[in-house]
Amino acid sequence: MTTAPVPEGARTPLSRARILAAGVELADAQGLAGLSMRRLAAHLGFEVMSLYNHVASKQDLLEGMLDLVAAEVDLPDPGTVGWRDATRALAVAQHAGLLRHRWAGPVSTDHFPGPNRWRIMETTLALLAAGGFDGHLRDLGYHAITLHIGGFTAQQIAYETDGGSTDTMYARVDRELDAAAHPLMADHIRYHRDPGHTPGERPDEFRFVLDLILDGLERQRDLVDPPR
Amino acid sequence: MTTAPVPEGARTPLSRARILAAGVELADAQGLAGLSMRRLAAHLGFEVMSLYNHVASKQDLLEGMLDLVAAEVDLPDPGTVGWRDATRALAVAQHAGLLRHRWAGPVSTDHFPGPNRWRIMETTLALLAAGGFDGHLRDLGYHAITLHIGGFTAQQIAYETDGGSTDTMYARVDRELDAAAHPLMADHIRYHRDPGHTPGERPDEFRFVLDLILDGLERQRDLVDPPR
DNA sequence: AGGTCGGGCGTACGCTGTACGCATGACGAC
DNA sequence: GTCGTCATGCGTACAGCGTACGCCCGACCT
Repeated sequence: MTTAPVPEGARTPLSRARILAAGVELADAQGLAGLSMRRLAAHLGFEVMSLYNHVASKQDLLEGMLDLVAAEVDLPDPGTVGWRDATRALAVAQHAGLLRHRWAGPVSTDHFPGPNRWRIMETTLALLAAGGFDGHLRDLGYHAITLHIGGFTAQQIAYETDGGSTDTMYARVDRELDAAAHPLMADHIRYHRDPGHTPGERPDEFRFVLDLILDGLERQRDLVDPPR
Repeated sequence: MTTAPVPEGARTPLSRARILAAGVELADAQGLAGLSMRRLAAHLGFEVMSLYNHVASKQDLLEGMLDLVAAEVDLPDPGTVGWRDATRALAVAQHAGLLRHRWAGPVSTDHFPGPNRWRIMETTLALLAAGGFDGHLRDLGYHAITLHIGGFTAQQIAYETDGGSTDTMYARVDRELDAAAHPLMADHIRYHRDPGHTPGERPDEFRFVLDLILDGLERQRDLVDPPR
């Protein structure tokens, strides 16, 4: 068993896992725009091209990072709770993950899923199946739910950051939105500004719309296939 | 009235409007990645830096393009139809616009709205108000509807193009998705592949989920404020 | 005729992703 | 031991990006 003679300034060697983790860390901290291959390499204490021994391309890097994030999402124990509670829990877990890693939403829409994401999708469908949803309605329900998760979170994040800080976003609203011509919109934005609804602290609203969707789906299901 | 002596190879002069229109055209044809300031300038027969006399930055360009797209959306005549039909029509018009200009969805989530987009938002809220939605529920309904429009369309587009063509997307699914471990997902994708549901040709599905949302909202409204 | 101004453009800078090829060191075969 | 193989780290280089800066020229006003 020959151990490598560690040179001074020893660095733990590169590996795909280490690179992906560092990528997530960097993107969390600096945003997606702050994640360049060079910066990532520097962050790890290596040179750019060394990364390419473990990662095929930046696209590959992002896909890997995305699946790492997907791995953080707890899957509900099947059977211990009803399909509705389980679906809600899974949705809330994904919502939280997207808020923890704000870059993930936009990236996920145009990158291919990895194993962990497939697993989440399959679980969502399985829960719907357990809830008695079949065929077309299951497909529709799947879309409605996943769209709500991704879309709600995206909107929530968009309201907070306009490429800059919250301040610049609201400052622009004050400057540019003609409140006289758009009274309802001005009011709606007031609702967003309300400290009682500061960003990230309204799982209630996320859940409210989710329940709205689940209610609608159940009603459709019972319409096609009346209970009892 | 001195008319400019037109030199040979006369070009119609640059203007913000012309640049924005060309930008939309180029992005429609080549995708967002194909739209660079250099390419846009070349497309117009000018040099890059000339664009900056009419456009402050690429961000400004994109915001302008976005509002041009928003201007294409027909606003419903208030009062001629009920709030529900009007809301549905407005949503469908936006959906169509996002499909016509596939780059617009992603861009709109992180660029500031211009006048035409404000107008659409205000109209949406006004329709909800006409439908008897107030306060919190109006805010929630607004989100549910706009999220459906943006999210549904984004998902629809994502299924069609994975940075490449539809073929490569489905080819990767065939290669990478473990159909045995994920039977429901494989089935769901079969549903997407079904020629009866080829992309862009299922306003039905879009409308179905939209109605699901509108139903849910009306029910909530009547719960708070029973009719008659 | 002179002054001012705005649009077009040439150059240049710092940044990006990544192709290519070289250097080094670990390891198995002989 | 010594050699061949192979993986990993890295230096250089290239094409492309957004855009700051400053020059030039023609149109217009006085």
